[in-house]
Amino acid sequence: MEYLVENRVLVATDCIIFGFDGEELKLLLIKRNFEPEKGKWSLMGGFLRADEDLEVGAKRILHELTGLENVYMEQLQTFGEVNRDPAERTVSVCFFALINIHEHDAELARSRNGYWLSLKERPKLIFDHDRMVELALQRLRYKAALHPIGFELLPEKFTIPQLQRLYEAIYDSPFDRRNFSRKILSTKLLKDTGEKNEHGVTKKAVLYRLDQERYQKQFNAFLHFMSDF
Amino acid sequence: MEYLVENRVLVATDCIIFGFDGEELKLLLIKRNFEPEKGKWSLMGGFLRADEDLEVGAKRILHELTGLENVYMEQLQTFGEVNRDPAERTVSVCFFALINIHEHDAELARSRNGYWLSLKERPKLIFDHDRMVELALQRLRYKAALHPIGFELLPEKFTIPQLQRLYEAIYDSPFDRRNFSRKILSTKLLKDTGEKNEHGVTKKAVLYRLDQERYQKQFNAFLHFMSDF
DNA sequence: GCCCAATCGTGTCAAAACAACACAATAATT
DNA sequence: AATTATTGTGTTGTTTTGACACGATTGGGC
Repeated sequence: MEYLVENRVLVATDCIIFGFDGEELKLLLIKRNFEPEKGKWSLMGGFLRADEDLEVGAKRILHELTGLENVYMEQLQTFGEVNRDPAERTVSVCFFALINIHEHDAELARSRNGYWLSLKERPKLIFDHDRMVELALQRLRYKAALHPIGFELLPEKFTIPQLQRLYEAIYDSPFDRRNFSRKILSTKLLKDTGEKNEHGVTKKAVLYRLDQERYQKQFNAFLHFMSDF
Repeated sequence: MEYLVENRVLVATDCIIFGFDGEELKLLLIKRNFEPEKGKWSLMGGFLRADEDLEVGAKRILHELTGLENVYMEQLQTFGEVNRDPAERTVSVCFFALINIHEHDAELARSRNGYWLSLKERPKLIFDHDRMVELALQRLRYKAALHPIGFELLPEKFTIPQLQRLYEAIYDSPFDRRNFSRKILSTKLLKDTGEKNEHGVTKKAVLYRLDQERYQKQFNAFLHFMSDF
């Protein structure tokens, strides 16, 4: 059987790719050297193929720009206003990704005209991509407050002060160093590697790594946040 | 200009419609008297029209079954596995809605073969609709813990014990009556109507209504939940 | 070699939030 | 009038939070 509907539309995927350079949040954006909107900035995107699951398509598109696989990626929302793309009606399913900025294939990204730009000082993007970024940031803030998601943006070994700088970048507000440390350590998600950060210019901070076992277990344990309502 | 892609697909919308009868959570489901999967149970759905924004389409589909407008509705997620619909590739953008079960047009729903079924004891649904419901429940639990969203499922005037029964249904676990009441009242979101619930068979509970002004203000104030991370 | 400045790690303490629990008030039923 | 089910409010000890202080470590300048 077949549906008797002629309203088929293009389905695209756009990726909001977050990175952290130790100082601020960054976005991997495209300086378009192709139409439409050539010369302007946009998110990395592409069309869904006929034989491709949605998530597979999104991962393909991320891989085409970064060379990465096994990245933290989450569906954000679908944007489907009639005129969001002036060329032709296109429904865009957005994903956001958190990557370790030092692990991606920088040459590949550059060959696709990808650049890491500051989230706070990013240029205006095409179509409704600004709204997508806004929503992704909101979701990141939401999620990072309840789930141990921030680690995806850091290298394998990291210090608590580094983690704090990341959270301060995410929420754009300062935290008390002592309370932050206490709260993080109380989750028992970190394992002391015994090493210290050799890049430190003063007292060297202890390097931790994620306790993968606890991480997997606790990730969806958010319901503990509300025994009574 | 036009895109040179021939991979256009059908875009559908499916609605997960929650209701609360005072005892348990209900879903408004369709007993299909049309193909495909005639005779089986499914969510309410439909195809997106060419001239229709995504949200507009979802609201139209909800309206076709319930007669309601201005309903609490939120985009859930988009499902796009290649073979999720055996008839033809269809990408489904899911929405979930919270409605006051006593306000919808019951005759209209019945004429479309819509029935309110217990969430916990619902039948198996077609395609990937079970996964959609699972995800919607998870999202509802998530959201209701942080935002004052439960009121959407109750009548305009309601008692605190009613509200508690709702939350117990959502989280499928009992709460302490005294702590619950204290916590709800501390939000200052409820206004005492001065009336009492005349249906009570013993001591009659006080009827409250939402303080709309505070409700609008506080709805997105969740960031207060984490001054320090 | 010693002091200085910057950063890191841990500790204290009062206030607020939470969880467990007790008791009195109300209304229909007997 | 006693009984039973339910509602409203209060108490108390424990845990968590937020604000803040101090000592330890490291590299660089003198």
